[in-house]
Amino acid sequence: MARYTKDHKQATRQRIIDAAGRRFKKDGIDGSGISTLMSDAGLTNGAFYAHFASKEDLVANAVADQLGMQNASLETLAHGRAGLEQFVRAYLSPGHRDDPENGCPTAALLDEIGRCTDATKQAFTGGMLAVIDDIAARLAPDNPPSARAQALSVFAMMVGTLQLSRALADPKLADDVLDQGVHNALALLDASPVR
Amino acid sequence: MARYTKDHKQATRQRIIDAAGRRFKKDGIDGSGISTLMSDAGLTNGAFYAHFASKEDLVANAVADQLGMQNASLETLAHGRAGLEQFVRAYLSPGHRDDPENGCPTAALLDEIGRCTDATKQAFTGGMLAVIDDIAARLAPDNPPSARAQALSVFAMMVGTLQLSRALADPKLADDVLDQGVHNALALLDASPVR
DNA sequence: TGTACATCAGTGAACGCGCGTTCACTGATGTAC
DNA sequence: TGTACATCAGTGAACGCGCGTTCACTGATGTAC
Repeated sequence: MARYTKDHKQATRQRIIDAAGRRFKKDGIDGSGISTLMSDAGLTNGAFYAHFASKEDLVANAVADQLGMQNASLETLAHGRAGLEQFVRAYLSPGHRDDPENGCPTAALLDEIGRCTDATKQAFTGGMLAVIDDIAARLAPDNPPSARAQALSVFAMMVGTLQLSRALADPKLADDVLDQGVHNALALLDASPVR
Repeated sequence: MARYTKDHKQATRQRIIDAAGRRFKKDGIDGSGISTLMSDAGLTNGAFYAHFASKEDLVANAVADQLGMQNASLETLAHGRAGLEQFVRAYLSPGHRDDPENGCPTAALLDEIGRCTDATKQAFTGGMLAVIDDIAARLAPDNPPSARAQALSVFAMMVGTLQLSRALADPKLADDVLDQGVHNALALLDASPVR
């Protein structure tokens, strides 16, 4: 019999994963140390290895968790294309650009994920496919797989646009990039699927 | 009178900047230490601060240099739209995806640049505008500024697509993303400019 | 032409610090009787 | 009901290491005479 409530430890683990997801998006993966991550979760560094085998283990879990949450929030949008337009406009907004900590994990971490271990890339791939499938189902309700490649490409464009807007030092230019991104993303959504 | 040839030190500085650009693209900015960077350039760590005020100073210079080289290579392509299509196909190729060290600095470093100092963001902005202006001039030779926002958005899509392809653990899916990216990038180039 | 000198790019050891990771210990908890 | 005990999530100090940065020094160079 456990001395603590059955899911006490699991709840703590989830708290670490959530805090880490936010911290990674804010400071990058390489830029976030274990002590900081644990302190964010209200714990001390020593407890870390009772929950995870290594930092990379946490990274893979945090990436999967972040994408899972993004997917869950996608499902709360309006059905069909109206929901997609909502998504595009919120994604390519100054508010999202200026708050990476609470934003899309892909936009915040994509090039770092490309340099991570295969376990992390697999976590990313699985979560990404769920997001893409949601978009594809809205694009082609009768045959979602036919729209998967199109959905992936539109999402890639949104990610690149948000990152670009974050990296530009000229605020007007950064805003223009978002506006043009909304326009072109919506145009791509309306284009007929190919191949 | 200088004891060494007039531009000896400047040549060494350039060698460090070039080596750093490649190393950053391979291992990330946070993932590359001064000792490694100097060793790449055939020097020892101590010489670093005779050339740069800080690591961030080098980062800003390396980012500017990388974008300058990318811009120079853009200018070697065929004139007009034919050159653009060459660019898109080479950019969204498995060869480019699998060799970030020699590839596009934006795709390799964009989310990290978004977390850098303003000096680095300014270096990035300047270099990026030159690349965008080249693309815009090919899109609308009579009035390049009218195509600037469109060029920026197409480029953002290419960047996001390449990063995504690098982060996916499924090779077939990663290749599909590139193919779809080529298709959609070319379609966006042919769309008429907006706004 | 040959030797002594001034220059300065580059060396390599060292600084304090934070990294990822380990571990002996603490102390709050629920159990046993 | 009250006390002794076993459990184990979490603590916090320590490990070796590499980080960004500093600095006293070296030694190859071109200059001066």
